[in-house]
Amino acid sequence: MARPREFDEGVALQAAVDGFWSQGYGAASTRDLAARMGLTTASFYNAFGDKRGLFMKALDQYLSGTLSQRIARLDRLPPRQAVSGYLADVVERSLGDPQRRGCMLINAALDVTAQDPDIREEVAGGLGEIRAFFLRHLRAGQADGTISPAQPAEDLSQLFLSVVVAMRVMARLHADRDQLESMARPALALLDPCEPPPIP
Amino acid sequence: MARPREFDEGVALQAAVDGFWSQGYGAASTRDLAARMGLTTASFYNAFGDKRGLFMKALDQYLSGTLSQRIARLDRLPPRQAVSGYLADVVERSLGDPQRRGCMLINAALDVTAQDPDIREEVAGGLGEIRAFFLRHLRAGQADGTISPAQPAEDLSQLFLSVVVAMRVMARLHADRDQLESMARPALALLDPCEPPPIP
DNA sequence: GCGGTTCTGTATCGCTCGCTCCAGTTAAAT
DNA sequence: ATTTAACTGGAGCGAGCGATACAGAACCGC
Repeated sequence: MARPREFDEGVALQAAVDGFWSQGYGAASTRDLAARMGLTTASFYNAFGDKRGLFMKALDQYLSGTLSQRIARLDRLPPRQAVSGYLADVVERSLGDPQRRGCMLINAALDVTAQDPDIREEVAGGLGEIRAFFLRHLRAGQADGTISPAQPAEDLSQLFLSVVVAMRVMARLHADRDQLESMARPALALLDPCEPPPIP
Repeated sequence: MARPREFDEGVALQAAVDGFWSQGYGAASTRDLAARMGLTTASFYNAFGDKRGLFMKALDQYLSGTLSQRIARLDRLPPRQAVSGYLADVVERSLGDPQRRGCMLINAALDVTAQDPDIREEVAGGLGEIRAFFLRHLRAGQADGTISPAQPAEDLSQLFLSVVVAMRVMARLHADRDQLESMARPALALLDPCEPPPIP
């Protein structure tokens, strides 16, 4: 019916994700983003509406890509390994990124965008997925006896979400491996059936 | 020697803290800030140098004011109450702020300012103070037997810092009391000497 | 091949940004 | 009373912002 696009929307959107991820919403200018995406200003606005619309699509892409893939991969492990594997994954990804960009979702939570109700809901939904992942496996582990039932799974899932959030924040401040892992250790200790205090 | 200031630097600085706190570094314009502070542009730059300089002074003010006061107040409690009191305090402050601004220090950690090494160091230092508070009281509690020695105090202090950070992030997303408190519960459970699993 | 529709490229628009400049004012020091 | 240094008020700098306008190019259905 008309002239087709000369660019791949998915590829362009991933470039937008990278732009927002490393610079944040406010600091990423439309010119910068369009250049990263290989688009002219006209194509940029034609295809994605405006900056806010692009950000929401980029957030979608991040959630359905990076995040969902990680969850799907870990979902195939036994409950306990899934939980500890998620934390280990966050540590490795945090330390592996030389730019220390943290997590786009959590960066967005503290960005000015958080004052936008739609974006805030999407961010909260993304964090909800992470919590649901933990909750699912904590319940399964408590059911099959590999995880201590001393604490309610609901509370534990919130604690593990806390650790993930805090790891991502600390990662942006260039925390080292030891700092990140020492956050995870006591949380994981809660999964073990309790041991008697050590006898000297 | 010359004409004195017509404004109080401390009052103006506190207004700057409020401005940066609720809008973030990037979104707070110098015009906005100057207006909040009751200064003209000239006085603004005359007294505080530039925007970055003002932000660092505002961060200092926040650390030596809001944060240090809280720590000093809680330092006078017994170790265990100090630890749980800090968390309770964060919950109340988070829920009590209708704007849900979270914590200026932690907001700054994810702001673009985190790419500025000086600011990053100051933020990391502020979080270090929080961690040191927890570490101090956890050690004291383990020494006097009111806190379980099952986990190293270093690790526990990092976990409590995690909970604080995550609470502040979740607070910006309008989390409710139950969400915030369910983060704290399992962390506080780690302080108890372990109980045998419940017998049905 | 031709009409119709959507693309692309470029040149802006109006606005706000951080910051500077300077004439005019004020008050302590002499 | 005069000097002098710092402060005040406000106009305005260049740059960058998000977004738009419009001409021409490219492609599909006919």
